[in-house]
Amino acid sequence: MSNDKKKADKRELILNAAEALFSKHGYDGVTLRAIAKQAGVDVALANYHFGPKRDLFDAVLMRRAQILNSWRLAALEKVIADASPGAPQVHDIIRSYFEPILTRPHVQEEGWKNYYALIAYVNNSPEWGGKLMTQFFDPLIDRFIEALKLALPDVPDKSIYWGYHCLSGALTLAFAQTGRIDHLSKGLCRSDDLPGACGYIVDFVSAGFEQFSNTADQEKTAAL
Amino acid sequence: MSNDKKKADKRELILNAAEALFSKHGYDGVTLRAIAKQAGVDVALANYHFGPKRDLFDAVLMRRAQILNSWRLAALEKVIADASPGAPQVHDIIRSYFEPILTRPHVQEEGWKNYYALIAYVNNSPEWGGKLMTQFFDPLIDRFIEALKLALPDVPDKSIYWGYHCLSGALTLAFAQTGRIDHLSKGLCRSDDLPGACGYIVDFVSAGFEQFSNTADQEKTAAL
DNA sequence: TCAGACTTTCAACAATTGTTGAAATTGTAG
DNA sequence: CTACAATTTCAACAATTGTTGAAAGTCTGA
Repeated sequence: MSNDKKKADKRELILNAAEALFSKHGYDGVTLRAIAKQAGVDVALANYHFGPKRDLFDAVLMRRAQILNSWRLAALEKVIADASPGAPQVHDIIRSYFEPILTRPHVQEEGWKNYYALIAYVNNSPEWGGKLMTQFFDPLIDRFIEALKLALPDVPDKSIYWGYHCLSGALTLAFAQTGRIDHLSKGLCRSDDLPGACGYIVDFVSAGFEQFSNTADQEKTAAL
Repeated sequence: MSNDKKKADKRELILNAAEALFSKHGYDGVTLRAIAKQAGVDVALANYHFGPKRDLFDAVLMRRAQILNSWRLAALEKVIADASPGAPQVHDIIRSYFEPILTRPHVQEEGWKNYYALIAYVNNSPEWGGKLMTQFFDPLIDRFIEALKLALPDVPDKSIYWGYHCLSGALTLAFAQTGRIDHLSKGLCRSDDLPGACGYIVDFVSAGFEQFSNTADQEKTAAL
């Protein structure tokens, strides 16, 4: 085995352990010793590879952000291209937002589940939410909202943005997989069944956006 | 000043400080010394009044849960009673869910804002989300979902529960007030303007639920 | 094989953590 | 005023925190 390969292995062991623990207990709820123990390496090794604790946290976040964005961007661009030169359908845009992250086979992997829960933690944290999410996902979101405006030309921007807020909240809570819906529904729904949830969320969110268009139409009609 | 009154004052100073800090940095991100410093009391006093750190956290959560639930339950029961013996409207049910917590004057108070952010933290945390939210809010939620089933008799339970999931996610993210929507919308929307957001969220969520009814109708029609 | 670079381990550090018991202070009832 | 109870302060505790420097080990290329 090459030296580079071994180094990469230890690095990934640490990243995986950190990902799993950070996602469950948050940044401050995890010690470097707990990460090292779960990874089966010495405490000092995490510092050697990643520097201070905060940099390790960022490294965990970074690792999967790129690939996640590329999947979603590809799906979105395809929807836009297929509809061109016309405007894309709201339902298709929403599907392109959720399906690449909720229905692909990778969501069954423990690593990705942990990563999603970590995203939920970051997105809802006042401390990190504003800055970190912006850093990782803004370019994609901007493009996505642009497409929505194209599909809903009569809807005011403010409605679009609050609609996105609702969408983002629904996705974030799905990412968290807290098991709460399992309890509320008495086992009928399972919060770790992301592929099963996807259809419901897509339909719900699509209708939420399209409703803004009805409201805008009514205001227009009333003004005549 | 009576002894009881003074004791209550110190207790509330500690609770307020703990609420503010827990909501911003999470449970593990806050030290008892930080809380004591912000409250202007000695470190040992928190332990004297509330016992171990975890009990102080619970006390913070408890303090406003009762009053919050009473507001929401009253609004919901009024909607149900007004519609009786018929079924209540979806839009009215959703309004009764959001308006008591988003449009009352109390949302401008710093204390309530912090409490809401704390709820967001708890609801999205895999560690606390399942158990604590259940403990505090389940009776209300069950009654609320019951009303929704009444208003949407043709919609399968599974759809109702995933719809509630979307609703809860939207509310949770609004509670978090991370400032992210401010940035995305370039200042058009402000995440701390809960009263302003309420109408958009209510319309969005109501349409999301009613759409399930359309789907159910279509399936029924197709089956004829 | 051997020098040199990279990786990993070990032991220890200063600082900080939640918690506690005793002392000091304050408030209250007789 | 006095005795007693509740509150608050002070100092200290054992345990744990992130981080570091030196030593030991491992691998690579000549």
